Amino acid sequence: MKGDAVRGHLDALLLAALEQGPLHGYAIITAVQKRSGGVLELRTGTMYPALNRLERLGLLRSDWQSAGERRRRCYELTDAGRRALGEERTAWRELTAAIGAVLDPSPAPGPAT
Amino acid sequence: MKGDAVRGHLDALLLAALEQGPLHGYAIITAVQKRSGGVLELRTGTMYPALNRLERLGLLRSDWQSAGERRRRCYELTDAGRRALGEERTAWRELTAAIGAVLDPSPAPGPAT
DNA sequence: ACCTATATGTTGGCAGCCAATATATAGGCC
DNA sequence: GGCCTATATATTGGCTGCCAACATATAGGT
Repeated sequence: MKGDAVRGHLDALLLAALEQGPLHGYAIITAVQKRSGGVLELRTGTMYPALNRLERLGLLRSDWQSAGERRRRCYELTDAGRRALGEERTAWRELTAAIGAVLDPSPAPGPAT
Repeated sequence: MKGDAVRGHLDALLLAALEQGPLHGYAIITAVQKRSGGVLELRTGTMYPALNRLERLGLLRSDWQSAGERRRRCYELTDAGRRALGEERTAWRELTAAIGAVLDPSPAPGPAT
């Protein structure tokens, strides 16, 4: 997969990864990788700042889990995050429909043919 | 549609627009706009340099039509351009499948259930 | 002692798109 | 004649958002 593949859809991927329940950053990377069949690999330099940004926007909340184990920052969706995910899904469907229609145009139905 | 919507897929759109036959730049803009249901609007500052680049890469060839009419630069696909379009289509399907799988994960089928 | 996996982050760079601007012809309208 | 819009092509400068590289730390295997 060429670079910049997820450009413009990173937020959607992160929000979707957290939909089924809280995860920490490293687990998000592996979850996205697994769900995409190994195609999508989030970079730490891309993801961590993005998670921070989404938290500042109120779409995620995080808490540190340091007990016994290694320290982990666990993220979960807020209500606003769930709404944002819905909007991201809609935008994604619109975009794929639009680009798909250009890439594979359905033959224009002629009048009475 | 938010900005940068076509990011990373501009070449695919241009090649696809030229698949059914030669067009000049302005006609490509209107064709893409129409095919996408008005969603995608190519900017001149984006498209013309891209067309130039694709021609330098040997994926398009162009000729000026200045007879009588306004001058127009008409582009058409080369054989390499047709092959590139096929590759762009494949890449697009892979990308949409991968992102789609993350956005709308199908429930993992348990063994023998 | 060393490597790998786990885990989180920062910094600098740059590709690729956009807005704004420039130019030119043709046709309609007042 | 003067103005606006559509047609038609092109360049410039700027910014967004991702990436590679680096930095740090613990735990477990060999």
